[in-house]
Amino acid sequence: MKKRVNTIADIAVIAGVSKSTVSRALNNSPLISTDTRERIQEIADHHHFEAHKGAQALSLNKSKTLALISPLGEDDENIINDPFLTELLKSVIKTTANNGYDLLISQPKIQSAREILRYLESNRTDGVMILGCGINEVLSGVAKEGGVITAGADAPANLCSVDCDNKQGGYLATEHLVQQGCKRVAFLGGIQTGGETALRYQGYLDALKKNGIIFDEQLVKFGDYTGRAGYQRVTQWLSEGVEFDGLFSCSDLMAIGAIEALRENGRVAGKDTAVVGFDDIPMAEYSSPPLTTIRQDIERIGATMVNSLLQNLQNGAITKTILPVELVIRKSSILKK
Amino acid sequence: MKKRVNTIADIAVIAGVSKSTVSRALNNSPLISTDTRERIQEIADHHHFEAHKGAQALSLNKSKTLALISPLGEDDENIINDPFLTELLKSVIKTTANNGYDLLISQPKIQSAREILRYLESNRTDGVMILGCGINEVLSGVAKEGGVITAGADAPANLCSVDCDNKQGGYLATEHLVQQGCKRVAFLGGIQTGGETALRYQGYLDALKKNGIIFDEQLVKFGDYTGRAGYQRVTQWLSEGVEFDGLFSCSDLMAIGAIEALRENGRVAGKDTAVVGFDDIPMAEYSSPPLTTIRQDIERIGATMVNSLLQNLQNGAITKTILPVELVIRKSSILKK
DNA sequence: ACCCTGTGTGCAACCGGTTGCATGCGAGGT
DNA sequence: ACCTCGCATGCAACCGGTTGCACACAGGGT
Repeated sequence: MKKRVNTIADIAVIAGVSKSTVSRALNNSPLISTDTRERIQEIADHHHFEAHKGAQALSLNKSKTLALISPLGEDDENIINDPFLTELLKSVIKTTANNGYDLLISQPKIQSAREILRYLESNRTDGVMILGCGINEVLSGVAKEGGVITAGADAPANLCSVDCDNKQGGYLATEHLVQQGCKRVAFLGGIQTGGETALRYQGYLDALKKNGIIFDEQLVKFGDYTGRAGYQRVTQWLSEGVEFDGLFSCSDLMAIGAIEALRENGRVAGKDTAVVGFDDIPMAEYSSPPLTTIRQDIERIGATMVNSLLQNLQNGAITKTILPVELVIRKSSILKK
Repeated sequence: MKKRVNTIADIAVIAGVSKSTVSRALNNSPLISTDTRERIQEIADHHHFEAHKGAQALSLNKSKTLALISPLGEDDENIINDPFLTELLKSVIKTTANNGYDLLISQPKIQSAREILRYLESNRTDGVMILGCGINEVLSGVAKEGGVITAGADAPANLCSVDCDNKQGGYLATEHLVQQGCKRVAFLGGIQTGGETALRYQGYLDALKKNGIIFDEQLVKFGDYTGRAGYQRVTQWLSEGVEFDGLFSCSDLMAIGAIEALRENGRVAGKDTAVVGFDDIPMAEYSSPPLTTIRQDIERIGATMVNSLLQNLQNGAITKTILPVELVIRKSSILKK
């Protein structure tokens, strides 16, 4: 009914002022008198006026949009495991919106520098957040030019980055298992090339060493963070006849899959085998048995990503954040003799 | 190093032609001779040229972007349960990208018509996809003006919509439980006001009736699709002394939480209590015990949403799609006498 | 030689905002 | 009465694409 009012020019006519005045009024410029400003804002409001974002982007050379890129692995599987991704996304969306930005999301098959640059060079987005592992030299080159990229794991020096303390997580999990009385602790990693897994593995090794437990490479396998992978790897171990009484899994999802595999082979997590996961996804508390895990503060990771990126856009600051992790003990890691 | 080439005007100079020619060449206009076109494309490619999206949006009055809106409930909880959301997202992202569109995502606290219109009226996006329940008369008004909105559940007549066959799902799940020998089948719904839950409940009632089982309203509770909700509701039932030997849960996550609650009370799903979930999230197969569930083809739902919306943008067509569901039988729903 | 047609390119306006600079106007100082 | 200054507003250029229309030029038909 009031389709007529689409541009600031329309409002200018109604208010009997010029385009510039309307523009300034809507942007709360102090140049405009309070009277005029309020009158114009009221008119705009009344007509449900919304500024054309494309025009603004063109004029300001800013899109007020950030992109989140989370690559897909083999089989179109999420490399970042599902519930972790939703939690993170929730927090990223919220923080982004609170800062007046929109969020674009993309899941390229492989993340190439080109893919990422496209968003920036087309002024499609002001900044890009990259999740997951695929960060390589190409990307570090990218960052040098744009200076506007944030990453998740093992980032090149010239990129902002946020991550939890993976090494400490691996250490805490493993030490806890040893303290429960485990003599042979298996390590189930995520994507082998990923930085997180490498760090957690390091923590695992440290804890073994410190507690005088000898390392056995038979006890190390890698998956892709999914429940299926956990199930399959444990099934393999069991069919190979590999002995273990403790398991540290690099994701809760894999841990849950692992527990099911144990069960099918007549073993019980939280009784004859102690299991610790990683992430503390919401379901960890309600799985059977409730899962001991390393908690990451996912919300804080998301918020920090956005904030660091916005800072970087403002002043070029490069921030590297490592957030603490916490061991959450539930029933899955108990050994009953 | 080659920051010089940012606009089509720059390319025009290099190629010794006019802006218009460059624009047409890059858009594969047949007006341009093959020679010129290829030469220009090569130059653009070589300089990593990317067109300014804001300028294009302004000029074409099209943003080539779709928005996905998934509201948050109480406690900032995802109303659509986590793994379901990631699966859907994956498919939506993919289909959107395949059609040359970008995807914007947003999680408003409550979805109001205003919130949604903002995206459209600012030309921020060409279309909006709405997930979840909050679709009311306001939105149907919205659609009348814009004609560009797709929804998930109980949509007004003037909106495109996609959903699985919820009623049939409820029916299949309940009938299966009855066939397993259950005499008292509990119903654990999702958000009570949501259309999906109402339909699944209808299917539940139909199946009871058809099989001559009397309905007991004590056996009906509602949650918010999360594992926590499943756990709490079942704990309530048990502490209230309500008897049941079968449970149909409107999400897999709630089912998993429910199973854990049973276990803590000395009962075993897949033995003394039969449990059926809904969704068939990836983890259903690897939980303990593996979960019998109603499978939705999530990927297809996502793809259909995008395609219907794009159709609608092209020709205003209003499509209503209901996709089939399938009962997937695993161990959780077996009753051993 | 003349016109006609079609092909390939350029000109300039336009999309809807933002902003540097100019201008008009009233109040205050001498 | 005149000059100055500052506040509120308008003018017009600009951001970087797209596109209707005009035009130049070559080749073919009479």
